[in-house]
Amino acid sequence: MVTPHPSDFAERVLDVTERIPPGRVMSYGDIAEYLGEGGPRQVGRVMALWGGGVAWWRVIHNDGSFLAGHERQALAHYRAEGTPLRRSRDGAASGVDMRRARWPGSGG
DNA sequence: GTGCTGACACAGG
DNA sequence: ACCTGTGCCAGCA
Repeated sequence: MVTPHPSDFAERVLDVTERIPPGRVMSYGDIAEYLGEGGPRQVGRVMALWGGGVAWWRVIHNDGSFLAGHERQALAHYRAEGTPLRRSRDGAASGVDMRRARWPGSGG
């Protein structure tokens, strides 16, 4: 257990992260905006602390780039969930296709 | 209260 | 596509 106990804000962030359906993703800023509290940095902080207990790969940069240091793991999940990826000319996955993979949050 | 840091976002080169 | 500078909010010493 790396966690004493998540704050209320942290619980909301983790809750939203768990609600993101497979094949979809949300950016840090999106989650903050969706919750209407904190900011991308705060969401990032929560993920850094307790993201290990949720689908952390579904939370990425607004640009769609992977989480540094976990590109390989994230990629494995994306391919398993069928997340729309955007590839470079080399054929290597450079990130997620935010245009199709972004999850508006149950409705949008 | 002040200063530094961080799983970010945006604009410019 | 990559690096730099600035803005933002919260946590810690």
